[in-house]
Amino acid sequence: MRADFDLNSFLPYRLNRATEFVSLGFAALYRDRYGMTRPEWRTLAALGANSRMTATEIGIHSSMHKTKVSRAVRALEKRRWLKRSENEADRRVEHLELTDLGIRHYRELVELARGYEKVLSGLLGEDGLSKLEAGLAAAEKAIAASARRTRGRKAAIRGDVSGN
Amino acid sequence: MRADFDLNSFLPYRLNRATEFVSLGFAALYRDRYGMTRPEWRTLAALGANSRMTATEIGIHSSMHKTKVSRAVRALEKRRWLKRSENEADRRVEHLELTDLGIRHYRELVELARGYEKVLSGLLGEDGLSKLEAGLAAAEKAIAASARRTRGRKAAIRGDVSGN
DNA sequence: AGAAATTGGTTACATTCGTAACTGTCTATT
DNA sequence: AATAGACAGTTACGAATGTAACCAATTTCT
Repeated sequence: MRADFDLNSFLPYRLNRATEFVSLGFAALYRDRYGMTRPEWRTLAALGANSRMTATEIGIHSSMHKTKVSRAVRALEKRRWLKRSENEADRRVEHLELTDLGIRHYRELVELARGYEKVLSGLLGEDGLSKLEAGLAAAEKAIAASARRTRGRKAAIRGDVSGN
Repeated sequence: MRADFDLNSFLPYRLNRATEFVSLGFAALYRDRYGMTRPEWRTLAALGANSRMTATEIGIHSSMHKTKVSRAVRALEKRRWLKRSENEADRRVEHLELTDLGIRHYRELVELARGYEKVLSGLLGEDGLSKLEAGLAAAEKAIAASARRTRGRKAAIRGDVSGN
């Protein structure tokens, strides 16, 4: 029972390293380009794809904590990239929708993301990329299973994946 | 040129999800158990494995920003898990070393980490785990290559992998 | 119908983090 | 030897987060 332990071979740490490597580059891109934070651009992405959602739905879709969503929505609203509209049936909820301006920026951002994916596949190589995706697919299966298990017990989806 | 885009298939996001899933569980473990933050436990791990390092070395070894290291060192010092000693030859640097108490806690933490690895491999399955590791190995190769490239240009290792 | 519990969303507060500025020490250049 | 630059480490400060408390609207229970 050796007490020796190499952090660099510890799975959570290795994953963290890879994630940050992959994420930071892209984060820098849209931060420099649009002064946008990650919650903001995730919100934009969610609304761009689904066109009309409530804040809670965005949180579930993008695995963000509700305060993050709230703040991101407010920021995007200030830029006039999205507008709120109220629901007559249930006046607690707000429907959120991109404005034309927001849609334009969404499209730009999608292009940016696609470009970045090309950069990544260049860095990783076609082979490395497919290996990584296979590994991720396996992990995602486990995550889904674990989520199912949790949901049964606690009706939870409380989560934030903390991608800030 | 479709404007459609699914965040959930975007590599940085997928990696982020997997990382948080894998990391949060362990983070909760040692936070609840020892009230320790991630930089603290990483510092502990680095010193446990190498027994005598400077703060800068810890930063390089564990990819943490120097302010993080500084704070973690101070916290561990307050717990009397490590002690500083000065270097006569160069009085800017401080040698850091675990105390006996620190070593004991290091060993516990290592056991905790090993146990968690078992949990993970149970969740992922032997097959999923090896796939993920293969993918990570590929990513790490790319990271190393990219770091080499950068180092040439800018003498950099400025990094923080931001695993907080 | 009315009290209690739930839900959508926002806000206050404490914590954590990174950037940049700063101190003290060493090295290189002159 | 003296000055400028580089480097180890700390600290002040602003930005970003998460927890928890909160408000208002709605549903559930009795």
